[in-house]
Amino acid sequence: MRETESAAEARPYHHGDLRRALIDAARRILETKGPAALSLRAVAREAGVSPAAPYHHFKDKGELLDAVADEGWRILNEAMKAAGENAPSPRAAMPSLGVAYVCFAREHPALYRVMYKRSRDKEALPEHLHEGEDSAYCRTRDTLIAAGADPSDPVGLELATIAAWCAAHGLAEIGGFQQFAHLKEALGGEEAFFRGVFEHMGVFARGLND
Amino acid sequence: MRETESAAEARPYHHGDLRRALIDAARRILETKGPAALSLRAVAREAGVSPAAPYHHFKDKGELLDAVADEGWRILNEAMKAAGENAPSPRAAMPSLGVAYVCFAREHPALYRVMYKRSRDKEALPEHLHEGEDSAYCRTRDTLIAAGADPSDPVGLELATIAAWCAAHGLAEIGGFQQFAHLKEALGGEEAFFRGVFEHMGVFARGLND
DNA sequence: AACTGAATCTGGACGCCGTAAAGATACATC
DNA sequence: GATGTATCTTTACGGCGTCCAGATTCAGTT
Repeated sequence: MRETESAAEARPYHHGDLRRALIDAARRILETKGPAALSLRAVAREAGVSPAAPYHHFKDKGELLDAVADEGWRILNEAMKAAGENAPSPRAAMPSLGVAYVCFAREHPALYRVMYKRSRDKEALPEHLHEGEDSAYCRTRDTLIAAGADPSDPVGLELATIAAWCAAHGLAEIGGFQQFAHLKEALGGEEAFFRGVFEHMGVFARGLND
Repeated sequence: MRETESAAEARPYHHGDLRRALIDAARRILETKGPAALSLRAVAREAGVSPAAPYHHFKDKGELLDAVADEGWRILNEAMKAAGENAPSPRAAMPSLGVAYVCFAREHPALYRVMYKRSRDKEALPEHLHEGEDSAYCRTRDTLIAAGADPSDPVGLELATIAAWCAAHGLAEIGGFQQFAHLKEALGGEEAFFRGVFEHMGVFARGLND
């Protein structure tokens, strides 16, 4: 019955690529209003579509969040790839990877929260994190080898990679707390603070081991 | 109008200590049904009280969660205190602290999630974590000193303490993922896996530093 | 070009949620 | 015993995730 779709509104009944539009709308909401405002209805509203429309593209809200999270992991992957390749030396690659990880999390805090919320709900990281040379996990492992880890001890190598991941994730979640504002100021910025924590991971590790 | 409160039900109109009962009910729900089921209404239901009753004891849902989280931090504090005091030597105290931290998180995953969800929402850890000799943060710092950290470098000491906290929190959140089930099996249990990750934090740290 | 079936979107409904306001009930103090 | 205050209930509102029936459009056949 919409006879005069002459005006600029011109929303056709079929959207074209609503799935894509929904993911974009979700990311827009995440960045502007934060994770608490990310309701399925709000996403549909933002995309200019009825509250039930998303159900033709996602089984439920969780599946939409999975799609959003997946983009987050992809972006993180690329940030770490760039950090690893741009490192001045293989030696310097490891801290660069860590800082890139934490900076991604601090630059996209809402997205990062969605990524880990979904992972915790499923009690598993996305599979593709561990697959392929370019995956963040494998890059971390290979960088550890390049930095001197023993490649002939697969279990130890995996444990060290997990340790690195734990340190980065922990710092990503904790680094934003107000309690550490004075340190960021004293060290001259957030990134310097992150680097400082990573550098002092050795003090902690020595306290653990010998 | 309740003329015959003879029966065993006998719920008086005034509860007595509803605040306490609500916190307990919340923790019961957390342990049995998980964080997703923790609605204010469900808590009120579990405590046998109307949906609006909690508002006489907590400003909103967040304040109730804060109270629950606070109990969590207290329990964690005690677990770490016990771990620190029962350590066979000052040297062994550090890994014991870490394992105690992670084990607490894995034994009370829902509670742990509430604790950090509230902290992230407020972008700050609870203040009392940093106050007093018995606080978890100070205990970690002092244990680091006992394990050989330089006490005359306050910034470095703080960074190392944060590093330790990051490692523990990261492992607490990541350690439950299915991807690592094979490692737990290979190493003979979850606690051994945790210990293994902590021990290999040094490999990661060496990769970072020299 | 008209018909048909499948894909997509709307509108409305259900039960749950957090929260607020107004009224009922019990306690405390005088 | 009366009165004020703290506590609890009832009712209500808007928002949420999700389902269902119907409207609309698209794609393929003839």
